Amino acid sequence: MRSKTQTDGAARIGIHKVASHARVSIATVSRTINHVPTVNPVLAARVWKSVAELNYVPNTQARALVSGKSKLFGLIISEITNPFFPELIQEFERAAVARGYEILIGSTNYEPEKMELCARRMLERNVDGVAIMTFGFEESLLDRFAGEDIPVVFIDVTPRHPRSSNLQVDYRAGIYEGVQHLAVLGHRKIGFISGPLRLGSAETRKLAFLDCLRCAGIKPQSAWLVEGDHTLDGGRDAMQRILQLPEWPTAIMCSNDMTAIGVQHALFEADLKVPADFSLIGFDDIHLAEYTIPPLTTVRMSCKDLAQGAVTSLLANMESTQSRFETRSKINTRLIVRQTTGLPKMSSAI
Amino acid sequence: MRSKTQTDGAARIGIHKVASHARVSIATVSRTINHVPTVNPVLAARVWKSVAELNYVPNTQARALVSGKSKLFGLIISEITNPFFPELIQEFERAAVARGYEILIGSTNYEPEKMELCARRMLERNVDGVAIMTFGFEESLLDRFAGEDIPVVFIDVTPRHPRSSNLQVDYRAGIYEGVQHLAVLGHRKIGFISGPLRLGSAETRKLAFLDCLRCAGIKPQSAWLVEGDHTLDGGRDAMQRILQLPEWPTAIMCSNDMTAIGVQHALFEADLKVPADFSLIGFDDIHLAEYTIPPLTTVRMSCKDLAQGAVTSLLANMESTQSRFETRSKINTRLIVRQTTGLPKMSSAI
DNA sequence: TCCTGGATGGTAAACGTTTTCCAAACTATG
DNA sequence: CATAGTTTGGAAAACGTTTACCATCCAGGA
Repeated sequence: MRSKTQTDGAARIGIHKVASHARVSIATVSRTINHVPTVNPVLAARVWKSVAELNYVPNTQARALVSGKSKLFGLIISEITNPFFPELIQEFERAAVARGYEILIGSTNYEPEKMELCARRMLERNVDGVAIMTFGFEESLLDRFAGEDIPVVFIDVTPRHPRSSNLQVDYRAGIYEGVQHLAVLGHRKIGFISGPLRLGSAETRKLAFLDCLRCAGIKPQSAWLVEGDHTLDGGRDAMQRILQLPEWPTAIMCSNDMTAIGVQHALFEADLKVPADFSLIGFDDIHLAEYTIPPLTTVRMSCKDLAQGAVTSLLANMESTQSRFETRSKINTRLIVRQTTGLPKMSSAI
Repeated sequence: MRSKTQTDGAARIGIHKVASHARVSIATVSRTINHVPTVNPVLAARVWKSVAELNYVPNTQARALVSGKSKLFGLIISEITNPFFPELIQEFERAAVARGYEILIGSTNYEPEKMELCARRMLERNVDGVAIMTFGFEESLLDRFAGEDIPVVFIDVTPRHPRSSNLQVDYRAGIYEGVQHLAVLGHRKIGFISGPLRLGSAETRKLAFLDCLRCAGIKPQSAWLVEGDHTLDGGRDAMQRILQLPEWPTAIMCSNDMTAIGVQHALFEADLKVPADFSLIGFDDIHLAEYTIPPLTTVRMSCKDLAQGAVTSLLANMESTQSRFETRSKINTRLIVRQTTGLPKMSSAI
């Protein structure tokens, strides 16, 4: 109970005060601000006037408590420090806020225990849905949400759970364009720096690359397939490892743009030039890709489509009373040619 | 009211069920999970066991409603797309979550109306405190929060409001080091690309630069003081404007790193070399600064200090019963020399 | 043995909404 | 003019907690 008369300066005003100020009942105020059509326009006007005068702001927690809907979406990402995710967050937030939802962000930093913590945080706050945009997959996590009947949306993975949907990214199309582009330029020795392979999507990208290579009639060299971790440092380290190999590829494709930027840096340190010594292709097309030196040729994956797709399927899954499976939508990718690709270096050309 | 028996698979279990499962009263459960010391250890053990078995998760909204504390901090930033802010968010989140707080992010994108919207969102969610890390200042915003007696923390600006504190960044120290560094190399013609000047902090940085220039005995040239907007595009455009000038500076300082990366790009497009043709210094020292080509010399401002300082003073301000003013703390800056600075170009040297 | 007091558990009110159900008032029809 | 039907407003319950207050129980002192 609150002590005495609550001497705090501005005790938060509630629907109650608005009602008495507008000389109507509490119910009328509630109906007015929720736009129930049957309210008498005269009373409604009085209510809105009082709302404005008293600077009334509805208390979302009380609302959530009674309605059972928190109007909150969880957004779980890998790493907020990778510019791809802020771009994704921005679009996700835009889509969510437009529909009256707030968003709760959790970054896993690729650590399973942080993932668990994120899930718990979201459960406590009673999120109405969760978008797992981490390009990886934690079975345990999913169970928690499924147990509470909370809609979940994933990228790539197709879990067999109620109220979950997934966004299918067509990695192959963009990667195929990239490989073709390199092949046309004359490259036959193409390396690939993947993301952390325990991430399902990273594996998928690598497999798509391998497949595209085969389509182009190129035999993949396992030494040129190195695992990175989708960070700047990881890209740099991976490239340094490649540079220690007895034979070098003439072109490198990367699992994301941050990796590619790391590669550019490793090449800079080794006094090698892009695209003269190495051609380079990234993935994601973050805004920064246009600003690297030289500007990065990369495969664009629209994070706007991703974000909007996620919000849309979350919403759809909430509305449907019955638990349904697999609301799939496809996300396209395509090559954006800039200046990190060119003819292969003579000494290494076929 | 809920319909009939709520046929939803797993109706959220509450403290009530835990109580009956552990054969104690709900009060005992509440006290146990809130670690009230007077609970009989035997009962406490039973409670914890039930909590684990039933997978009970407390409902934060109900908690918030009765306690009046939402355990939620608002974090208002300019633009999530600028990598400085994700780094800040990461630190802020870390500090907040460690203390049991959740964070609500709002980006203003420099638009006043979005600022207003953010404030309203935070008010609705009943945040316990707001960190305005937007390096700008909106009087109206502040009033809203002050009216509800919500603690606020700012950067730089020193508003005269109850329950607000501010973090004072010592821009001058780092900028001074930067100017000295350039002066020692022989630069006398130094330009500055500022942030949007209606942002208080951007103005402050520019003033600090001007002051440092004077200390180094250099007369500022107003043509070389151009306004950017703290984005990549803004930096590029600003540099392009400078390149159209009849006389060029030999070095450029930027109000943030994104601007500097934009400048590098403009220079690349104009086939000018850094640092051969222009020396360049950024500000912030985002992680990416180490990875530009060539790596960017920049002034480091610790966003960890910033974030932790913000959380700490928010917390301090909440605990103090009386409204108090000005919990100041100082944030240091210092120059990190990398490879974008060198001797001035001969033709322009003094 | 009885009473007092300290510990500890239980009951119920309160937080600020939404929403169901009912009552009242008005409209239209016979 | 009366009655049925249709709006529209109001009272009260419910959401899941915390916590003030009260009841109970046990130990120790008189």
